[in-house]
Amino acid sequence: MGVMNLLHTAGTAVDASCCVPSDKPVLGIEEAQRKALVFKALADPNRLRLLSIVKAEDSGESCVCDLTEPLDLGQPTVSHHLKILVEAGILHREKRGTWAYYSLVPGVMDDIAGILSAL
Amino acid sequence: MGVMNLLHTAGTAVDASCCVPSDKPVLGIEEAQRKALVFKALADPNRLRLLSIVKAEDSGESCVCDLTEPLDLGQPTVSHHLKILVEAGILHREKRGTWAYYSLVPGVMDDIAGILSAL
DNA sequence: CACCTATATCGATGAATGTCAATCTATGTG
DNA sequence: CACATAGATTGACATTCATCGATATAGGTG
Repeated sequence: MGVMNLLHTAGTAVDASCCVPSDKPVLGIEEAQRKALVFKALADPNRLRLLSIVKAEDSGESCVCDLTEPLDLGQPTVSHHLKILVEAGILHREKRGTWAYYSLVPGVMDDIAGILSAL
Repeated sequence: MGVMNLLHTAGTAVDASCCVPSDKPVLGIEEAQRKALVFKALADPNRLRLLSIVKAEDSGESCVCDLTEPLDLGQPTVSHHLKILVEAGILHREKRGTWAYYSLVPGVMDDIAGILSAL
């Protein structure tokens, strides 16, 4: 049996002539879904703007009242976006008295960069 | 006028008692939309898996036929995802003969990490 | 030119998502 | 306790999106 026969008829790859598929492990479905959650949280312009405000704050934290006005969105909508960012592990929420303060989870930007590198 | 009065009545912030809003520039709407496009492209499990396959390939590139099977998706769907990744500037497409080869745009992972840092 | 194959595009459909108005909860204050 | 305020939750609605089947395009081969 020659090489051509091996290439064209061996195993299950009858017509695999374009390139040799790698047998390296592919990112698993569940892991892909977990990682996609982080990027889903970043995949909205208003959520990026929220992050930019929190990040620019000298104190490192912002309350909802400071986040609602500059975005020109309703308060429930901002609350919704903040919840998504918290659930993605990007923002931290701390309630003090009547107000809720949001801050970046320490090192989270590096963590996300690491997800990209480790794809 | 005491400190309390200053805090509660000074300027236009009649009821701004939770915290002092930063006057730093917020990420602009258009820029936020542009940056969100990149994360939108990453916000799908199957697209992350596509990237992991392309990234793991020794040659640095994969053809569509090698990408369709491991994801258990139809060929039009894979083509659709690849288009989104190309339009986001993450993948590069090169057609050679009948086949289309996709490869990571050089340095794109660092670029995305830079978007995060510069939010 | 006729045919085959790899890939892209189109149209439809069901699911997920962003937004708002209304309401609920919890904290602070008279 | 009655009331006011900050923020979260709910339900509805319109839009976007992932997927598929069918079809179109383009390159290769006889």
